[in-house]
Amino acid sequence: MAVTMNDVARVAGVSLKTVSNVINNYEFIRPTTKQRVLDAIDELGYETNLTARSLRSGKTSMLGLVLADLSIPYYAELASDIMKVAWARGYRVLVEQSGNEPDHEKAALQGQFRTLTDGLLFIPLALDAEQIIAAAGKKPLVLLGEYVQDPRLDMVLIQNHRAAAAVTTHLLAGGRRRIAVVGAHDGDTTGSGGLRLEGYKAALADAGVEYDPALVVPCDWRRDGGADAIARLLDSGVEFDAVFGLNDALALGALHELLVRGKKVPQQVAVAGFDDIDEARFASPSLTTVAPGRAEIAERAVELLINRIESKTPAAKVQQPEAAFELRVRQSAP
Amino acid sequence: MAVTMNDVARVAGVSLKTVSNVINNYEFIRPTTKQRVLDAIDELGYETNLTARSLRSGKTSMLGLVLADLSIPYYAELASDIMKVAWARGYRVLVEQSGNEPDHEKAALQGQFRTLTDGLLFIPLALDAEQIIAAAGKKPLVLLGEYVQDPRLDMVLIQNHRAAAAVTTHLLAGGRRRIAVVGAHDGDTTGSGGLRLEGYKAALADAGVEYDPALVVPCDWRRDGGADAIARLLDSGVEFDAVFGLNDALALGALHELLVRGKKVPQQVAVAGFDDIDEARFASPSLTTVAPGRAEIAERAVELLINRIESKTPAAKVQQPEAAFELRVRQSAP
DNA sequence: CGCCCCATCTGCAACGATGTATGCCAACAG
DNA sequence: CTGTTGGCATACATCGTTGCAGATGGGGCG
Repeated sequence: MAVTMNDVARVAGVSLKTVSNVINNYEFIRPTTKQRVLDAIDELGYETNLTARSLRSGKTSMLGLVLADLSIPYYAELASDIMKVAWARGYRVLVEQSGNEPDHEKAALQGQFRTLTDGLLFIPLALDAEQIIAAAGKKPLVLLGEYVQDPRLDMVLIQNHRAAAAVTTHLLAGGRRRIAVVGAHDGDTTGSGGLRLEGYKAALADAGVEYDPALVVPCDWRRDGGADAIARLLDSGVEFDAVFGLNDALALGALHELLVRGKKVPQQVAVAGFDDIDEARFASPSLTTVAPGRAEIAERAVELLINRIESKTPAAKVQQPEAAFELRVRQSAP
Repeated sequence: MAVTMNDVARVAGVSLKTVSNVINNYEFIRPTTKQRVLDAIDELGYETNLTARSLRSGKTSMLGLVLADLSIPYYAELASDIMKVAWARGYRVLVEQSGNEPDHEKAALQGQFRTLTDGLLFIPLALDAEQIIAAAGKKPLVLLGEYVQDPRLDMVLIQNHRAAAAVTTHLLAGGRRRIAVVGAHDGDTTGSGGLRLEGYKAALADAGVEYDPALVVPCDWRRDGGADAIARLLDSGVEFDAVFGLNDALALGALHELLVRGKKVPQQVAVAGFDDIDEARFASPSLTTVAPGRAEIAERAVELLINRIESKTPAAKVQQPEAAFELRVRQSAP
């Protein structure tokens, strides 16, 4: 049987409520009384029952975080940052893996899961804005990334368009003219893939280079997806002198496949990615990529969510802060 | 205000307890009554309050998972697996990052955090068995890995010794005789590092190759640690024709540094790691390593913990299942 | 000297669910 | 016609905590 406030109260010779007051740092307690209570707590090894506290107070001090899968480095690193920021603000994080499936995402938005958290950080991949709004309950919700964009939802934005343009411009500056894009469908304009593709196109246009749909190869945003895509591209005979992987994982998969096929990187083909995961720095050759401001995203998202949770007037205007990005030039595309 | 069972009961025209019975699939309920309740639930959008349920039932259906940091791929991948297994068994996972600090680890073992979980999965890095036993409360606890070994504690074992020996034997079979070990101190015999080092020594002895302490380089178990270590080793002038990184991250860091320094891998120096993280397969050259049976570890650990939690007689004998390992030969050490 | 104030402490009710004990009624046996 | 059985539903107490509304009692002030 666990030790309760009642036990502490009995040992300290005060009322249960006084114990509660000590624990919650109520102002008007005689120092001697306070000490007696603290001693009793120590003696009995009392631990506040957070479940009971939550029930009574209506707050769980937990944030939900829904993402596709922790085995994907970008999400893992982001989750790590988010947990640290949340921890510093007195919140824990309950992670839910959606596996990129609409049903899971919907379940995470609605389900009982929500009753365990005060608010939700959500990286949507499968649902669109309408579905999210329809499924979301009344608790605070902050979206991450830019897969979904909608003026009605709080979210932290990544500068997909501008950052992708910056990468492309860098590749063009290196003299590349046939830049393959791996990870999008020709014609995509929404979602992270579409927005990054648009940035790529804009940079090409700026430089007066013609856009060739044959250079756009769709694939899963994973290492093996990138490898497959490059294999297909090479087999198809389309010429290219650079690869822009729409995230680092697939850029690294592409890089791997290029090397396997005997291409020299960056001499014959330059490679660039997006995300700046830790691994990018240690790839061989190291990967040129763009850092979307992960730490800042984590910081802003948690802060925004906690402000919503703790605000007395949650009806404030929708907020959509934007994280700063930074190009990281490395060996794969100097 | 949230919808409660009371509201549902009022709308359905039954007692609160009947609603509870419907939700918990109590056997003897007239189908018509049940339907009325379910309709009311639907109409009101009722969600069971898990906090209240936990308080009353004393179970939270959450498992704690304490690890160093999610940004380390091995932990992230393991966490992902654990969450999937736990989810399938009806449990959620609350992750806590210890940052490899003793105080954090201790706090995670004791703190209020424990009141939120039914049991704990713990990957100890900083605490030893005594400290763990002293700090652990009464709730079920299962350790992962082999940093700590003790007959009094439930844990899932990794075959550090045998797996490390297998890697070493493989390198020896490839004709290497000067195999540097990165990530341990000469003389370590405990913890993952020590056990793997012992396996390395045993394999050398089996092959009749002399052990040279100068080849053992300590470093942090991260990419940059491995890179630093190799830099130091090269600068020191010690000759070596292979590197055994005691985990993949540092093996990849080492690989990176070798390539930067112009060494040909595997022609001049072979490289092998330990963990088989996803990244190993896509490194260039791809990394030879040993898979410690991550999926099996996750499976066994969760199962063991849940059995302890749900068992009526938790005093059963200490269990220490061992996961099977597998050597994965790739380009870096063919 | 009496009254009010305020620091300090207390008791009760409630958060939303579940376990236990029990009530009620129909059907059936004796 | 009474007693028993068993399906079905209910009331009440309870989990451990916090919010609210007092209760207490010593000191300052008129």
